[in-house]
Amino acid sequence: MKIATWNVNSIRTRQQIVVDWLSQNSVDVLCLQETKVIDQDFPRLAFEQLGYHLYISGQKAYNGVAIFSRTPLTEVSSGFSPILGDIVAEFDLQKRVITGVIADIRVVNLYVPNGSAVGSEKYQYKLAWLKLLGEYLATLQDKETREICICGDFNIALEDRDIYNPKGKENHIMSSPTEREALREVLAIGFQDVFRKFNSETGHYSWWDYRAAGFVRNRGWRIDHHYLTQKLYKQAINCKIDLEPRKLDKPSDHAPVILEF
Amino acid sequence: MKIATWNVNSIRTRQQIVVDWLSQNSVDVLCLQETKVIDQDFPRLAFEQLGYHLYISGQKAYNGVAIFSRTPLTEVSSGFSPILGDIVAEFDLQKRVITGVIADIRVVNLYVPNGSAVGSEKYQYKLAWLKLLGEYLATLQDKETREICICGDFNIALEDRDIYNPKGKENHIMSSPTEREALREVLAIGFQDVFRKFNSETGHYSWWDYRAAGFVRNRGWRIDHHYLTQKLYKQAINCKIDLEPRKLDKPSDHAPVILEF
DNA sequence: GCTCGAGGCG
DNA sequence: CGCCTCGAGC
Repeated sequence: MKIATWNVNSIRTRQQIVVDWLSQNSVDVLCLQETKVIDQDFPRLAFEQLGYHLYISGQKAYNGVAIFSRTPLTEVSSGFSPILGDIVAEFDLQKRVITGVIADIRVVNLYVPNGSAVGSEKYQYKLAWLKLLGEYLATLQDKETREICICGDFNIALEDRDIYNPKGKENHIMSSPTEREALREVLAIGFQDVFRKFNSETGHYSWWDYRAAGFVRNRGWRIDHHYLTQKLYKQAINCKIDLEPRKLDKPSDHAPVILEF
Repeated sequence: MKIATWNVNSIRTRQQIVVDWLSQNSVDVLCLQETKVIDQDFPRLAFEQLGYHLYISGQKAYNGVAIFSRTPLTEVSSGFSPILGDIVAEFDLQKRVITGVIADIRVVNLYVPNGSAVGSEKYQYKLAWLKLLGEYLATLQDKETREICICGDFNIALEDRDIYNPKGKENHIMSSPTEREALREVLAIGFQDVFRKFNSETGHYSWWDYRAAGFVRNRGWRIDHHYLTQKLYKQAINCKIDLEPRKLDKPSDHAPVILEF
């Protein structure tokens, strides 16, 4: 089974690139972030014709997540409130969470807030959102005994080896100590970074800024992850970043990451 | 000799379409309208590599005219004021006129104001502009004895046979009596519509609205013209509208019109 | 419908 | 640098 995650930075703009990629990469599940489209305008047809079932949660202009699956998912929900209750409904105005069950594995697809700049209001929102994510995952673990795969764009590089040039990035968004610690706390309830099961080197990234020729100079960040519960982590046989679609004309700024188990 | 006119609705967006068309249609002169780009950003290289000399007069976002010529032009100028003097400089803020001489023929490339709606302020501007055009051409005829080819997007269908469904269009922009009369007055000083030398039928158009599937239903307007002085008119051997580029993906809303003499 | 800014976002 | 929205222009 292959589960991929890919921030596509607009599914309408990237439709052909994603169709072509799916045609050549037979993943069972594809988790998308930054679809940037309301549900009624999502370009479903091309993906359904490839044999995928689509589960989408979008909004206008920003954010938006989707799961494509070769077999139907069960127990699909989007946002925090189906799990945590209506008290957190405010956090669901931004479409950043969608989940479903396949082969008795719960897949949680996330688009973590970027946070803009350390100390900003958006940064505070990111930290609050991560705290809620922790409660969301803990609640899921209480409710269900299934293995869980959380994946998506975390907008956090947990370790210095996940950044092209970590020196002086202590106060940089996506690598500041406070947000790293906030994510570590989430993961501490039982999730492991499966990419690092197979690869401990630096120089492997999943996002490169469009500006300043980030990609050709490999000035990237590894911010797109799969975190797995213990049994699933043990079953994993591969996790790799596919650089090819990032080389195309008009690419997303992110590359897809593929987990295999 | 072939002289073509084409409103491209952004030369940057249409660059490849125009390059491909020029590669397959060996015109000597191509007059472009609505280039929509300042001179320093005009994509010169691709056209120069095809062997053309470029003469351009553009502005940001709107209007803009250009002449491409296989042999260098002489006596090139843009706007009304080089001919009519600085009193009319205000009318040259919009880049709608460029002219040059090839083979002892003066080619005048025009982008006549659209006029928006009959009676509007923009309609008054269109009428004032046409009056000035008449003075401009009369002055040219006084100064020079050359034959003249004026061509471009006139934003006027002079006769009912130039419109797909003329009934009820008496108060429509591009076919109202007042603007038609204004253009007739300009032409009365000695210009003839060369397309009508070869074709007197209706159903031949050069512009179709992007909306409401105008092209596939052939709901068009013939608003792109070549008007010639007498000797040149007699020498003309063909004038035709090339529908092919309008059929392509992401086309201009106008088709090119090719005069041969 | 399809262009072009301008301004927000990252 | 490349998304998005929005309004204007045609």
